[in-house]
Amino acid sequence: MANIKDIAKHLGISVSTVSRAMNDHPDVSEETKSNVMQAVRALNYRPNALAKGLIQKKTFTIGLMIPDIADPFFSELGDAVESKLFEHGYQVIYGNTKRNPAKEKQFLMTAMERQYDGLILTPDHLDEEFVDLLTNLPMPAVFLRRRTPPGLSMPFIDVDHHRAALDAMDHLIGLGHRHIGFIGMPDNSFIGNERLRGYRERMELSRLPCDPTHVETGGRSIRDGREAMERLYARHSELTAVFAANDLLGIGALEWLARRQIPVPQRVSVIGFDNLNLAELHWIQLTTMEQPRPRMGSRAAELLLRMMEDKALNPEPELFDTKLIIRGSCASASGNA
Amino acid sequence: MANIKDIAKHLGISVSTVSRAMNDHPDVSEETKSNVMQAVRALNYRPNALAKGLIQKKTFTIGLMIPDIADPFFSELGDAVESKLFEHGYQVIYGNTKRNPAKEKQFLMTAMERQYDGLILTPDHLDEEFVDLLTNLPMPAVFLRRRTPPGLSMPFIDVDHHRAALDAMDHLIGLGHRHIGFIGMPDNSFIGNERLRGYRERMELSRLPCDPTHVETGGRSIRDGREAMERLYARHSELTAVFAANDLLGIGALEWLARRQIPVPQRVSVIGFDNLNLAELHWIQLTTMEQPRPRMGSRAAELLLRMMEDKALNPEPELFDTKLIIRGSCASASGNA
DNA sequence: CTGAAAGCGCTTACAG
DNA sequence: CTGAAAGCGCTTACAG
Repeated sequence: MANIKDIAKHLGISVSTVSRAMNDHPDVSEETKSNVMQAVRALNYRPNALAKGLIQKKTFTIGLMIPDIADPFFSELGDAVESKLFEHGYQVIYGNTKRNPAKEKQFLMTAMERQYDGLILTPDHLDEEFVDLLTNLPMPAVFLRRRTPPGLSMPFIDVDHHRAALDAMDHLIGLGHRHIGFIGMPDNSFIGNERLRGYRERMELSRLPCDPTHVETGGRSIRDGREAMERLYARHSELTAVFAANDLLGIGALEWLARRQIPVPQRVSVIGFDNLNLAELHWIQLTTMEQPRPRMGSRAAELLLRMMEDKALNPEPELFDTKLIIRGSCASASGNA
Repeated sequence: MANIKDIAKHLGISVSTVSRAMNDHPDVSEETKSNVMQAVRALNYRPNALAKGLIQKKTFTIGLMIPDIADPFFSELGDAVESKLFEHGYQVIYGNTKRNPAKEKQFLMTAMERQYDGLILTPDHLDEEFVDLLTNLPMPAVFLRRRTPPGLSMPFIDVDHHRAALDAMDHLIGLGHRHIGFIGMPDNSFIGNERLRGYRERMELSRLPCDPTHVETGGRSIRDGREAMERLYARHSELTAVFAANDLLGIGALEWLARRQIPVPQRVSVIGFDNLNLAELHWIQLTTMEQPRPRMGSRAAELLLRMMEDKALNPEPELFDTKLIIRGSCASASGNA
């Protein structure tokens, strides 16, 4: 491809002038500028971003580490991040980690080597090595839908999962349910544990049974939800409600109940968490706790933008409110056994 | 961050030696290598990929242009591309175009400026300007789930949409259906039109009615499918089957039918296209034409890998076979009016 | 086995 | 308004 020298030679001027014209520098004559533009078209010239980045120490690139790009929750969050950043001229590089610790670390290394200007992180494995890498991070970063690990100081954007779980449980208990099961995420998930903590607290407060046999954890997918529901029901057929720690698990629970012809919500109510688009499908109509994904993604991008502008800045973490979305999957427990 | 000079100074050796040690060059002593490794750890040194790329003319970066990262069809395709390329040391940069013509072009410009080593493309707008950009592309490219526009010579990976539509129609007609509607994509979609062409050909071959009132096009989403089904049914309540050009449209059709309590498949059969994971949900059980996404994505990556190795290579396009997946949404038309 | 030097393609003070 | 020169952080012949 043509380079800046070719343009300079073509026009018989210096590369400095070409460079200034390309960047629309104020003190280069209009005539020169238009000559340069013409030559650029003629020679199909595109400035080399590597050279530019090397010297300017700015790549207009930000890394977005995401557990799973195919998970609708994260692809929507990513969309929000990307469109905000795009407005400001940044390109976002998705790091689709698949929740693989090695990939998470590798993404960080790559980000450093490729001189990204900033990072938005949703890691799943905050082990020592990972935190170590973060300690020496040369660019600003913000955690999204995750909390900042102890010892680090970057801001985070999240919802209060515990508070939201309390709200979900209040809804169920307010409906008169006494026998409530919990379907949760893997035990190492902070988020899953916060939601579980909310479940336990409310159950205990109301002196309702919530021993470990009422809890099934370990998954995130529809299939996991199906299997968890099956096990839960085998142990406790007296259950009239289930709190699923995310919508996918909730949908799986609904699926198992439907297969078994156990009527929802008449016999069993199900509440989810996330408010995926899927949750409003006609057959699903899942009552759930909505997390404001667009606002969260866009806010994380804003914080990062500010931090890149002023490296000394260290914004406060922010917790967003969740919202109960009532659909058809929960009903009053009164009609039940 | 520390650079190569810092390491050299720290050890009292030259940058050339450091460079060679970093790249595990055969003729540098083991002792020097281990010294360098130590210094690298001590100073937290990471080589600058911009400088490296600038000089080596290789960035180990490939661009993947995708219409919508949140569309499960494409996120799975992307996964396959990414994991194949990752094995070979490449990072993939997602270009989430949202089917926006400006974004598609911009992604191409970015790819050129940032010196990507190759491109995998799923564009939606093949206008003149776009084709022009492609003509002067300095790196190899392959089209995925798209055909190469006339005048260009890069290979493509796709399925034979027309052939697959024929197969889908054969299934419906074989089941005894005579009144079949079509729910399709926007009129400018090549893929949508190929599928529509298959529908028409088979209908005409069997002398079945397929005038424009039997066809509703213009969308891709569940919601579009719902609305199309409504319009189709309003005009032709005698329909006993519908061919939806993708699963999302098919699911929308199913949703509308369910809301109206029109039994599927007893009263109306629905066939889709894609075989999304969603299609096997208990309530949906959509019969559909499967496209082998993992194989297609991985094959596109393979072709690109080869083309990057040997720039003179120009592999042949490849068409993959689709497969009919029979679930519960289609039944024999015999019981119908 | 190691080092000095040139160069990748840009930008940016500095001088005029 | 324009140009010559230095430099960003690397790699790679070339010479020893």
